[in-house]
Amino acid sequence: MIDRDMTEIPAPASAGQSGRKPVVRFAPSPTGYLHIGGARTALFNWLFAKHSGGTFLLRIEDTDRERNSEAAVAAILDGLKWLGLDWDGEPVSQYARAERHRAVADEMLARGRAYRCYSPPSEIEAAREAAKSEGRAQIFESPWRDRAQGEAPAGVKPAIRLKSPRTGETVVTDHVQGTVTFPNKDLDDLIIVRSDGNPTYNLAVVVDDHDMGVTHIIRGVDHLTNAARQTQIYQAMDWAVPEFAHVPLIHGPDGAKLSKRHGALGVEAYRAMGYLPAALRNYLVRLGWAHGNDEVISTEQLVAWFGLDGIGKSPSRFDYAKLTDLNGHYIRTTSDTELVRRIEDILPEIEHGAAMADKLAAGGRDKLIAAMPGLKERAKTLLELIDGAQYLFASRPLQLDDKAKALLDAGARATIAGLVPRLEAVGTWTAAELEAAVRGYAEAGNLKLGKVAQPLRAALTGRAVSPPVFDVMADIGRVEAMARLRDQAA
RNA sequence: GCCCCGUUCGUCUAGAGGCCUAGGACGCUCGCCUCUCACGUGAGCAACAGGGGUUCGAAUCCCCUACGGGGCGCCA
Repeated sequence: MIDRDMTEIPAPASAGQSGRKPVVRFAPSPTGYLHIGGARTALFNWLFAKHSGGTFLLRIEDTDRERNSEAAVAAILDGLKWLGLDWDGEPVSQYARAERHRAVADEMLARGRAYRCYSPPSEIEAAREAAKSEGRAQIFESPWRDRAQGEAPAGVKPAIRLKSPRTGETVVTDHVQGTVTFPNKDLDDLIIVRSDGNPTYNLAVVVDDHDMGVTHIIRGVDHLTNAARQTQIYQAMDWAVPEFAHVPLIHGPDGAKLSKRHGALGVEAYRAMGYLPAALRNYLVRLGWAHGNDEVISTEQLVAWFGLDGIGKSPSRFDYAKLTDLNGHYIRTTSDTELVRRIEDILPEIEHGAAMADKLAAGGRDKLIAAMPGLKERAKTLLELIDGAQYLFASRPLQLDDKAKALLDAGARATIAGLVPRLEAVGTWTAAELEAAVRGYAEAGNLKLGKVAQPLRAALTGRAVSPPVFDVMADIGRVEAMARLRDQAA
């Protein structure tokens, strides 16, 4: 009878509707790095908070002591910082609040909304197996639910279970999933405190979210069923149920679930691949959220536009091609000095980064900045940017790649040889003067500009692709340019 | 097995009964621009999972099927 009534009591006025500023949180478990799905969840929470002038809190779900590591926590915080998702206050350790969680469990016991269960795990396992083989729902019905505590066997440490309603239904009103109804008969009495006295996840989450004043819970759909169980805990404590938004998951490129060995890289991996945080933010938010046909959306615009109603219900796949395209856009629109800073930031974590760092420190930094306008136009990642800049720092004699070698045949070398005197005669070593000189040479020899420019490019950069050759010459300077040309002349 | 959720171009999506001969973006193909590549730009290929309803009218509402995903822990 009590159970029935409980389901009919309208949910307490939702905290999110009380007019207070929203409070959201991102609550990762420290089992590894900040993976891409978690990053998007954090992004959604952050955007929601920024949009509404609310608060974005961080809580580390470290109640499982066997799966906890300080390194993992550090990696997650690092990832969030790099992504630009700043949180309010200090991160909360869930484990540190275990006393409070136990106190709440005790109160539920006192209220008759929880009970001690003495069934050993083996018994529970057997019951589940039986249910499975008989094709029934695998829920465990503890014999201790209605048994007098006096019957407790001596020497057995009990777990504490929620006395959840047996009839009726639990309704989760979700901003993304809509109204989802769970028959209570399908939800068993979940354990809220383990027999060793440690609170379990579902209890801890509810207590913490309540104590932290969380008004909106935005997380992955894999928590949808938990939302129902957690709702029952809120109701057992007569606490206001927060608003929910369960966002669909991100799958790998092949549609399979994103797992750690299957594309679910930590955000630091994307950093090392040369992606910009702004680009990753833009890409990630579009995975599941849309604002009409807008694609390239600045973070400011995102904050202004973001809302839970823009989130779709179906899962999406991670697509590097689109991320990379977006990244190229952000690279082109980022300032030259900022790009050089970004490059310096990732040098320590990439191959040959140390050598590059030495070159930059030895005066190469200014050269890099000067060449950046031509470089960033043709790079989609910082790695490509670094690769494209190699001609600035290469030492003579230049290593020629295959295409450059093919370009520098006998005729081409003769062309360069013929050009050398003209270039020596150039007054001021600027791209404009150089272009005039080369064009004059081409016209005099009745050659198409490309016939001269390509050999030049090959001799100057060792490659068939580079920024405009005249800029290249200006970038590396008169002495170095002439030396490289003489190396390949005739 | 049981409970939930989903399904629009290859991918991300717009679309909330007529505005849809279904739009945008990435990718791809073919051009233009051009000293290369890239940028930019023009054109093209390409989708409402299938079947039943409801309605004057359905990508949009309902039902069934198929497929996909999530959950079913003294994990989080």
